[in-house]
Amino acid sequence: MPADRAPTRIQRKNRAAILEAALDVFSSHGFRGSTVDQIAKAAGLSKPNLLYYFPSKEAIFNELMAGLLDTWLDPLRALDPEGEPLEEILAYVQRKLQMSRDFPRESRLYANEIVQGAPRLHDVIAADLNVLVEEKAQLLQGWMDAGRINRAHPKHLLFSIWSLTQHYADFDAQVRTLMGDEDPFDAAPQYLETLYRRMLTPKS
Amino acid sequence: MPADRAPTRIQRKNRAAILEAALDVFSSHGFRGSTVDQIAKAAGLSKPNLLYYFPSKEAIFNELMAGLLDTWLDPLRALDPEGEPLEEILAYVQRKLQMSRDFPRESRLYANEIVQGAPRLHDVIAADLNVLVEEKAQLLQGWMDAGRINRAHPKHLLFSIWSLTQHYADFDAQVRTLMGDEDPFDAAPQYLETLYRRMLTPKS
DNA sequence: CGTGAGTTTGACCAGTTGGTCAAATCAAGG
DNA sequence: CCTTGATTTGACCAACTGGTCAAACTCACG
Repeated sequence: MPADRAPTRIQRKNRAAILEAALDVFSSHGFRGSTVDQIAKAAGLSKPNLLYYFPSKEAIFNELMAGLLDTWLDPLRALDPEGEPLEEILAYVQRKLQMSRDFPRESRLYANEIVQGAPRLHDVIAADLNVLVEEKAQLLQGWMDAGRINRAHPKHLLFSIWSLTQHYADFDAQVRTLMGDEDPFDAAPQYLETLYRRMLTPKS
Repeated sequence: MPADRAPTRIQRKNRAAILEAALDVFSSHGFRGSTVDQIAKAAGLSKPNLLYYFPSKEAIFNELMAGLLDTWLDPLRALDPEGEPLEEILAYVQRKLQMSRDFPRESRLYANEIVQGAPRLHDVIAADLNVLVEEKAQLLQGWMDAGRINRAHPKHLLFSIWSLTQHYADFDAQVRTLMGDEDPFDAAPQYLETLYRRMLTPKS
């Protein structure tokens, strides 16, 4: 294992290559379905060499997950109590949709984990995520009470945003097959904007 | 392996037990993450005994998938060109939501497969599902052209229905953690009805 | 160019896994 | 109750997998 000192050039390069390869492999085969050998080969290293940089397969996975969750929740954190409610929500939807397009592997990695019961994530969800969701649900409820957007169950509203946006990353294989030549991300922004605008615009 | 004759009482019972157990195990660990031993134990059989009824792990999985897909698409097939458009769509949404509540394992099994790129399902999706979706997208487009529901990209409309309803099964672990005591399925039907009603009800 | 820390590798190990097989056990009809 | 086919099992195997280790190699730096 590399010493506790500042990482050398080689260390930085190889650790980055491993995490990049691991994201690729884990996101398309799940934790259990991925082998250390696969990841090593994808990173251009031998298995023992990879294990020189990370103590175990699980350590790679955990580091990947830790890094992921933070960026994953940034768009929600950015929901601004001071902004115009409908525009804030629509912007959140679009930001989330962009993440599905630009970081589909991250989305699938997360999906893989949750679908299988979130065995390695349960604590994080119950703690950090729960607090954030509770806060933002309050915010949405406040906007609704003030008549600035239509009423709807705030948490279900958040779920629907996650669901609709991440669907384009998580079910990419299905969506693309059914869309043929058309790029799903051409019409998706418009579709989701229309959906949430119609749903939330308060009756004049 | 059982002969090609009519299945005995024991054969019927054990094959059913195996498929039931396999649904449980596959849906919560994925194909690669499940072991034959796990399935056998869950079915109350020894591993060699299980392999007396199915030639391989993959054979179990395939039989499960084949049976699944048909029932999975039934609600969409039931979308009736003769019915009242908005009510037809709302009924479809509710039927799909009920399936997520009553058959979450089936939903997760399917999700697991698609998230990982649908390696074993690509052909089926490209063939059967594609035809059905093409047909129903036409139907929706017709309703929009006739001004009976609001305009929206028909395929994205279908994707959104799948996404929103299956989310409650596939992301159950996350949804339940964030909802606390409240059963997600209490408010979900109302939420989705409101969403699609607001979105699709034509401006008078 | 020498040297010591950092890096890489082939050989290896123990546990797991999908699957086989011959022998043992069971069930049902004659 | 006895025979025959259906069912079950313990022992076993080969391939794979996560991980170890000592030896070899490389590289930066004095």
